[in-house]
Amino acid sequence: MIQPVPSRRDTIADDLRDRIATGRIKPGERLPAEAHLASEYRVSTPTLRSALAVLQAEGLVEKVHGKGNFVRRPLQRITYVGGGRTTRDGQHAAHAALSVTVHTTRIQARGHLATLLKVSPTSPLTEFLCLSHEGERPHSLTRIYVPCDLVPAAALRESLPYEGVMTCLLRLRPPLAEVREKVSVRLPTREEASTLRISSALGVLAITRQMTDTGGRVVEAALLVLPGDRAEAVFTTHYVTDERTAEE
Amino acid sequence: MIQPVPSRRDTIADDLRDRIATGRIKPGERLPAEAHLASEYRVSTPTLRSALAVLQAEGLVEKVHGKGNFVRRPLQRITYVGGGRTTRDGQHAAHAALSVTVHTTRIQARGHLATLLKVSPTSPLTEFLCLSHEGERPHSLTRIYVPCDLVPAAALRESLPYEGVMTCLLRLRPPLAEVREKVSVRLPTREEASTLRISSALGVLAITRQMTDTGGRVVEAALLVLPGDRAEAVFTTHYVTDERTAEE
DNA sequence: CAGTGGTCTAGACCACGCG
DNA sequence: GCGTGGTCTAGACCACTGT
Repeated sequence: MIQPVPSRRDTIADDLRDRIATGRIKPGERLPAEAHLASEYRVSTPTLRSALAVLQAEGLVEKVHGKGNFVRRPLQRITYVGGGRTTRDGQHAAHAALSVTVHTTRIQARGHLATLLKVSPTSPLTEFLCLSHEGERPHSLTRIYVPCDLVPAAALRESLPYEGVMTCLLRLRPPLAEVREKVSVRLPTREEASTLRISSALGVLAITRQMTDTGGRVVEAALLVLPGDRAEAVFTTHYVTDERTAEE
Repeated sequence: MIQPVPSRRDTIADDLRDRIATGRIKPGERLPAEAHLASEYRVSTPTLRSALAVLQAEGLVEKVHGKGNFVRRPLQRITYVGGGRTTRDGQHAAHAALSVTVHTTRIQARGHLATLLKVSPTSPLTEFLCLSHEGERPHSLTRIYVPCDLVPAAALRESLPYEGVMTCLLRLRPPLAEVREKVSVRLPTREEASTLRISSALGVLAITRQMTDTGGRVVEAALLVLPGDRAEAVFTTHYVTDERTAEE
């Protein structure tokens, strides 16, 4: 492992991290203004801001435009549970109150979406755009795509609450044979960054989920976007037999 | 979804992305120098660099210090296959030649590691630090931790090639009952960034893997770091019965 | 050596939140 | 209006790569 020279950014980030860890700045508290910190560390504001970006990416600090930088209270992590066992709230372990708003649209499959759902382009789909909030804070963004014939008419009424829509979907869905989830890191799009109120410079956890029924048909595809500074995805695989008997 | 004003960074990133997509700049080719692009777009170099960071995070462009920015050839993605079915090369689908170097160390469990392996602190562990290269390019970093009594003496000889070590480990390992993988995004540490030759401003995919045998003992814990601009993790869950019968 | 990207400066100006 | 963070400028200087 190579040991590079610590940059000013890293030095400042380390020092601030220590101030938080030792309780000199407490959870929920506001940090001194960026201009103040910059003069304290005798660096320019861009440099100080890049140090804050490190702590932000670690989930230690949260920036709020116009208000300041705040030490995040712990245990506000978002956990996505993989395996598609439950579809409640796109698999978030909802400890606090989560409110979800859904926008339902009929669209045509095209490009990547057609591939994912294994349908021909222009084939009709229903898109559920789910935005969940934890109190005031945006939490996650989920786009669920389902072939139209698997969507009951009742679910299309926009007035239905989120739970109702999902229950409808689950009832109509054939038994699943396989759930396939791809996890990657990318920067948020402009829309995602401002919708989720996250920095457009910080990565998001992007999860693509594909659910296939026993007939080999893709009954649902979902694109999830979780803020990278507080999200993690957990996947558990159980073995009933020796793992070396499995195919590869 | 909120529609913000596109920043200069986004405008430039969009334009460059288009130049790559339409083949005006071809895979493998070098982009014009940053100073040149900056004057072309009439922005300052930091602004131009932040636009390049977007493309870099998308995996379209690769920066090489002292040489330039290059359009990445496609299909150089790193795929981590979850579920722990195979331990060959830490689950990378190795299309090109992958060379892996291993450093074996005996350490004591402490802190997070003791929790992960469910052993008491100071309990002896063997660390396998695996750095894999794809040709000249660093590829991924894996730290595997195994309780010492599960490691055959032969595996500790540093002269053993990577394959030999892993085969030894697999032979001694009891049948697995569960593999649990946590995926998250974080910034690389200074060491990781320079070892993997990635920007310290771009997120990495961090995977924590915990393997438990049928007796409930954790037989292996692994920390994987994959460059966020190239990597994705795939998890596949198969159902033999209806998914709604499964426990939560 | 020349050319490239990497880090940093010391500001300017704009957008947001709150009184 | 004032204080906050967000974006951007027009450079300087250092580090890496190749000749």
